[in-house]
Amino acid sequence: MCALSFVISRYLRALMNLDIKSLLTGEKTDIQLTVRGWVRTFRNNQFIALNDGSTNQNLQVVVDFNWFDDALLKRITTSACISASGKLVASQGKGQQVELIADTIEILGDSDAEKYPLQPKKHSLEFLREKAHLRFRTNTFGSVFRLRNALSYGIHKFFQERDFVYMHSPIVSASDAEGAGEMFRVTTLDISKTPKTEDGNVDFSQDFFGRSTNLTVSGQLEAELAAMALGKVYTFGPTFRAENSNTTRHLAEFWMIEPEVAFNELKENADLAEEMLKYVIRYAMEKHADDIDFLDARLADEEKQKPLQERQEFSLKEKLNFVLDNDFERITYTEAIKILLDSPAYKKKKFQYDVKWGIDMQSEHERYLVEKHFKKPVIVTNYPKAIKAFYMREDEGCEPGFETVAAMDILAPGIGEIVGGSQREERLDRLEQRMKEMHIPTEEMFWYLDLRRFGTCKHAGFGLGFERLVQFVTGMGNIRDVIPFPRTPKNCEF
RNA sequence: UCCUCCUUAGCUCAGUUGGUUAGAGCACAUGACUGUUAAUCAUGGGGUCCCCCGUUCAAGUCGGGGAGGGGGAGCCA
Repeated sequence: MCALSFVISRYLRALMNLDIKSLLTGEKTDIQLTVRGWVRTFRNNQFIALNDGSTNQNLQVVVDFNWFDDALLKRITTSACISASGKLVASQGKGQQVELIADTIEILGDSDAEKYPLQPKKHSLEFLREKAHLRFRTNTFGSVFRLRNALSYGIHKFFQERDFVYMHSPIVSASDAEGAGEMFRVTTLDISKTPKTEDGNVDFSQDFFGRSTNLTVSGQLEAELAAMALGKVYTFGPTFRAENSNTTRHLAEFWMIEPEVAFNELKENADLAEEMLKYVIRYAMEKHADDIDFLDARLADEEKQKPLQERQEFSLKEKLNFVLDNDFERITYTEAIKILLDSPAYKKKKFQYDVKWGIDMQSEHERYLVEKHFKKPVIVTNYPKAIKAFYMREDEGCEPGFETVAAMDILAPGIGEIVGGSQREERLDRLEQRMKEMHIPTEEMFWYLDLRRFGTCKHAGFGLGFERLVQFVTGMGNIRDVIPFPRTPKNCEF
């Protein structure tokens, strides 16, 4: 008897575990089952639009109000969590293939309709940002976060299929020499009365780690160490920058993917980045075609509100397909500058900032190259040495005054820099000299230099800003809308 | 950090040259209806007009300061 009930309960659970996405295919009908989810709307005292997060499509649960207690029906409010059991049948109505004729409904979690802040209508993204704990329950954020997940998995899948080793780089870092930006201090000292050294500075020898520590701004240097033994590695973890950046493209806490490959040179590095981007975009689009469709329509709707000249040339889907179907444009920095100097925009003095060889290109320049000139992702390589990081490999045979390094940035339409990478300087003497020039303490970085002392080799890698990738794929304009709980200057709610 | 715009009901927004009791749609409540698709119809409740100071007989409206938010720039991924 016990065994029988066990088998029955297993069978029932198998039925119960069907999510709404799979039920809506219409492959299974005339079966008895239970669904659980959150009420989106309750129309006509008769039709519940039930959502369980598996898709933006709702399952229509049909209620015969003559059979149910009025008190129960009153509790079926927007965002209430319910369990509904009944028979899944072909729908009599037009809007959906199947519907569930409810025998029993259980309220799992009430939702006071008067107090619940979200309505079955379009809300502004700004408003939802202030309700970040509830915005998962909207179609837009449902789609965004399912796609974020698919992109995340797609990245692991891409690297794992190519036998890369996933490496966890440290979150707490003692190095403040990475030069990637302002850092958040990590300390257990009582900040209201910090211990002081004789010369009046904070005595970090009494701190938890016995030295000054910060949150990581990059896992790259550590990834290089691993790549020099494991060959192909990647990191994928949180990254922290204490810059006072208030833009649609910056977060104080974000996730970054940093592959590092021994023996790779600049071109192979660019190949890897392009292949990876195409792979993960394709994966996410195939996995969640319906979410892409939803966001595509959403964006098209939003574009309609804008004046003609401000509208995007491509829809979201057109943009993504275009990226998949075409090679990224590859140009050197020197060529990019030449294009800018020859451009009508430059000749008509449309640029706010001047263009000449040696400048760090401004947003307006990058946008011109990507959005006006090439109209697709562009890989710009071989930047001037003077504007790039110390660890980038100096190019051979440069004209004096025009020294470049083996750097590469991938610029994406609408987002700007999505990938930044380089071939690393593997020659000890060159690296030491460069660090001295840039006042980077070589003693503290002994471990990084040791790599060049003991079996050095050419290697290359890049950093991909994960949220910028999610922005690109979802078409979301503000980076705060592609991470569940954004951390930005003056904002650490939730 | 700089430039710029915004802040009026739970949400989205209107509010004229400063003038009586600040409006609409949606949401919510009550009722009607019952195969709806953000259901519909009727009725109703709901306001620190972001805050402070000032000008004025009179401020949602004008001036100054502040706070919060959006967009752009810089820095970057």
